[in-house]
Amino acid sequence: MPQFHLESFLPYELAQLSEQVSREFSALYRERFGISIPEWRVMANLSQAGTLSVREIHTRAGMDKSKVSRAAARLETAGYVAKTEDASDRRLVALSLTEAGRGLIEEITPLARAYEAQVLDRLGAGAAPFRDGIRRLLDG
Amino acid sequence: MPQFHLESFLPYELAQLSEQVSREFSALYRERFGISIPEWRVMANLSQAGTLSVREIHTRAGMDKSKVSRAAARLETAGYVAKTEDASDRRLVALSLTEAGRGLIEEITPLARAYEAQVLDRLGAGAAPFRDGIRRLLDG
DNA sequence: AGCCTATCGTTGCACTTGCAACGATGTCAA
DNA sequence: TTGACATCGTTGCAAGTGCAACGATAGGCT
Repeated sequence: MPQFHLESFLPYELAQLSEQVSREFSALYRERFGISIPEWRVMANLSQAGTLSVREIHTRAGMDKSKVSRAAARLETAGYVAKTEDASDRRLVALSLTEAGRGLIEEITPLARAYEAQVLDRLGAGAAPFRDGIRRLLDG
Repeated sequence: MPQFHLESFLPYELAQLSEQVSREFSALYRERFGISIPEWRVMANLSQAGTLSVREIHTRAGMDKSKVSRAAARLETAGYVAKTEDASDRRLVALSLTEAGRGLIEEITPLARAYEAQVLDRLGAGAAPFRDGIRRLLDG
């Protein structure tokens, strides 16, 4: 019988953990605000940068550009994001948060911080080396 | 301007890392053997346990049971997995690897170990605490 | 035995996803 | 200026996904 110990296989563990954490966190805002994970990511990027094109979010966040485009379309319909034609390059769409969008970010931010703190608590003293490891792998 | 630092937000980092690692690893077998990530996971579980029902893989691997069912169907068509009716409980489908399936596992296993070693190398001395952190979070 | 409820695996459905192709716009050199 | 090529965001399409509902089977209670 060939054997492969999947549950101690790093890519598998990471996938399990990532899905668990994403699910737990998105549960905090999905039902309450009606936005999905890609939508939240677009908004969080905009909250940080002010104005971004679809392409910039695609690059920053590693999201497919069609994913960004559709998330932005839904967010525009929901009133959280404004889409403007870039004045100096009309191919670009300038995305930015509306007033409602900024309000939503302000509501979610404390939830996000609290959730993150709760996760880090579970790691105790291991939190620092854990985050260190993540960053080292993400850079490579 | 409300701000939220997404790139240092743990759920986001984990999602990025997990996707990167899954993508890198699946590239090693996807094209060569024509199997997807869910299919690989089903096979790896079977290689470990010998025979499992759809429900057991669903529980073990945290995969939706329809996902398991469809992966198993594709793997049966591909000749890697056999589906048998459980003798003592006819509701159950007994999944097991075929000879071809075992051969595939034997080909992928060294690739998996090599990839994992390469990732752990990037972590150096931080590898042990990193894995520790993953396991601690997965248990909770 | 007969019924009631639980559990199994599959399937229908609506939705999301990644990829490729498209029209629109920009850039640059002849 | 014109033409060739690059880049932007959107959309069509096929495939995958989670969820709920389904028929089939099992188990327990009377």
